[in-house]
Amino acid sequence: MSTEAASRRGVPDATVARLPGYLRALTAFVDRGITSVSSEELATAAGVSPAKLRKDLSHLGSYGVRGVGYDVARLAEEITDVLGLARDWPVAIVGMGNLGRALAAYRGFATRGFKVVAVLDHDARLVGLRTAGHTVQPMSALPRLVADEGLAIGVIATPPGSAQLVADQLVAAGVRSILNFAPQVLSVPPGVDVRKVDLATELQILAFLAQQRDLETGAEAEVS
Amino acid sequence: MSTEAASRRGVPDATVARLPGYLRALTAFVDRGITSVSSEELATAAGVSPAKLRKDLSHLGSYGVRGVGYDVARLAEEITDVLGLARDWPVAIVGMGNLGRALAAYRGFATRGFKVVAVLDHDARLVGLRTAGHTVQPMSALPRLVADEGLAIGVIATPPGSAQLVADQLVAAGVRSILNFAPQVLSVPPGVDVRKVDLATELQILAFLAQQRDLETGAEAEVS
DNA sequence: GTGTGTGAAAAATTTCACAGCT
DNA sequence: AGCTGTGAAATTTTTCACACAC
Repeated sequence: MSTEAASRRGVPDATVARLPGYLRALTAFVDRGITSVSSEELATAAGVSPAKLRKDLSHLGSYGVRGVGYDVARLAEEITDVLGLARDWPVAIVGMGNLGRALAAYRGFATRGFKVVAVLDHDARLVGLRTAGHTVQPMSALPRLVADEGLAIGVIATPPGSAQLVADQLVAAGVRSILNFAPQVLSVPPGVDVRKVDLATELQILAFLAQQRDLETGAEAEVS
Repeated sequence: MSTEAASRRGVPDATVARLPGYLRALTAFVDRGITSVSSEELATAAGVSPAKLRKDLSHLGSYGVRGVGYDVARLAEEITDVLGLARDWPVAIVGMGNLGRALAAYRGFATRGFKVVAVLDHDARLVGLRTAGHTVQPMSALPRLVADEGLAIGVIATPPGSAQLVADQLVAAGVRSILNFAPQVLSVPPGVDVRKVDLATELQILAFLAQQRDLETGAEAEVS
């Protein structure tokens, strides 16, 4: 229980969203044998401004030393604590299409605080097959996974048409954190967190920015 | 050139980030044969508040009718225009690992304004293989793809160690929009847009929220 | 009557700039 | 002397509430 400041309410959402990036940068410093960094170095590595970094870290408490910088290992541990990554979170991936299989094979889970405890699919023809070290299980396995494995996070990698049903089944089984890769708005009861990853949305934002660049290049009537 | 208001500078970033969601919801309404929606209906379908939706749309101009609502087809067309999706954007996917192959096989591109014109890999042993209807090309093909196919957007699906090199090669070839799936901060010259999709970050944010829920449930000392 | 469009208020986030600790 | 931590200012985003067009 060394997390006094960390357990306080009131870390802004925008800050929380950046903490994983800081943690990744810190881990890279650890790997390179660097034990101390300034806010400027860490900010550069994480792709943010130094002022933003310092403000973000100030919400966790004071873990730097004025005139010196931050102890890499200590700050990494603190952020790990704040994010709740001191323990591993059991994850299940639902939907064994192309994306689901790619996610199941992804190596990055283990090193970052997550453990894939099961892969599932609604389609009976896929149940029993093996992918990336896992045997595909039916949706009916969910309650047992929650009870026995402590399953806490569900990843939805199904076609959009099945996403809501899968979300309902996850929630019914007791899962309260969902990462949704399907391009579909999910409705879930209060107390359940959903985050969305959407390829098409990101591409469309890039298209908007690209078009804006083109328009600006084409039209030279600007107030300096 | 019917986009007067649309071509104006000053659509807020937060609004741009939500436009793809509105477009998707509108497309779903079109498919269901619905020709008119209120801000409340559209907001619900897109997962935002009605006030936010109306404010967002007000930045594009007035495309609703007071007392009635929005013409689904007209609004969809307007957002399509604003986002620059009236034409197809040529996309290349770099990195034919699990994720790259899954992305190459993804059906959602075509229907949303994008066209995969090539898949590439740095590894000579993969070049020439066929995946999802494409022949894997070497990185040296980039300049020709930009010149001949109008390649505008690069998707990086490589391991983190190769991501910066790939980004450099994309930029050198003239690509100015990059979608990065590798957990690696990219440094690019001004005028190049990078957006990041990061599985681990999203999971870590979910972990934070889940832990916070657990802490709040455990500790009953609250000011109502 | 109904539901949009929008000023104004509120809230959240970012940036600034410097006091204060080492 | 150097770099963090932080109030205060600036900016962005969200929410409110109602005038106004149909």
